[in-house]
Amino acid sequence: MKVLPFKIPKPRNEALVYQVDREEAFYDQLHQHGEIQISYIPQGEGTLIVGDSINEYKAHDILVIGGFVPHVFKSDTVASPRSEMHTLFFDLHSFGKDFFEIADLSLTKEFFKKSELGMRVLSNTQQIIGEFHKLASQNKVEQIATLLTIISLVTKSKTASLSSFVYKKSFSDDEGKRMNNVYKYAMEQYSEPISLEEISTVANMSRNAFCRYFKKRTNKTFFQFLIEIRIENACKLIVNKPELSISLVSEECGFNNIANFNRKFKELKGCSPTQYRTRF
DNA sequence: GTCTACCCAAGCGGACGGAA
DNA sequence: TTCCGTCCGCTTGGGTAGAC
Repeated sequence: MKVLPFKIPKPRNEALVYQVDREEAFYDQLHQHGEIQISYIPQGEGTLIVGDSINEYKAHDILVIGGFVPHVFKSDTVASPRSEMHTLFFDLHSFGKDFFEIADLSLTKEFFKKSELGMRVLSNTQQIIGEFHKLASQNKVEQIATLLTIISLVTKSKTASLSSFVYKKSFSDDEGKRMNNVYKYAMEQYSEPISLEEISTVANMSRNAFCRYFKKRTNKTFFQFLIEIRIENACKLIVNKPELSISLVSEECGFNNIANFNRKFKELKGCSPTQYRTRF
């Protein structure tokens, strides 16, 4: 399993890896690996970046992240002091080159197609969670059978994409580190003004080279990305802290100007911040 | 306190060239 | 061939003013 910018050792003779992570926070570096990841999160919440998109994750989510899709979990340790994730890692060729090509498994094509952008499972979640609970006490053969059951359930479930664009080319080590630095800086400093000069210095590039570099890998400009992070955090504050006025929320999320906040909020969420608060 | 319209500076991206 | 720097014109983000 090659993961950037770090590597997780995986025994070469294991086709399927079942892993349980119990930490204060999930690993918070941007990374990608060849294996498809199906994860169940019993505990924890925070922000998940997959490809070009910023998503929220919370306890009881079931997420599928395709092979080589860059992603990073940013745990909210205030909202949830403990994080736990149960994950199955495997790839298309784990059980032989043509295993998923046989006619009896044709239904799984849809699963692999959707996994390319990542997905959140919206229905049949209790059944899938039930299958995850069996994994810990199972041997390898039983775990492979459970994996097929989970894939079948996910295929029949309603799902929502976690991203709209994924950079098809695998990141090199240097690219992984550079993009990780940029993502990390944006996630940590979103509440402060960030200039192009500043972020291009983080990426160790000129301003224009950075613009091109970022757009090519995420299909959006750095400032579109930054605004999405700010608006996602604003949504959390609007819902979780009703005592904060909209103008304070905009300040907390890095908008110096409420006019601009309102405009960007409406563009991304389809309603004004006040309407959003009323709705939720 | 919230939202919209307008305007200007900052940001973006195409074209081109140099380096590896 | 790919990546990155520079130039330059167009686009967009963010600030101000004002209405509700």
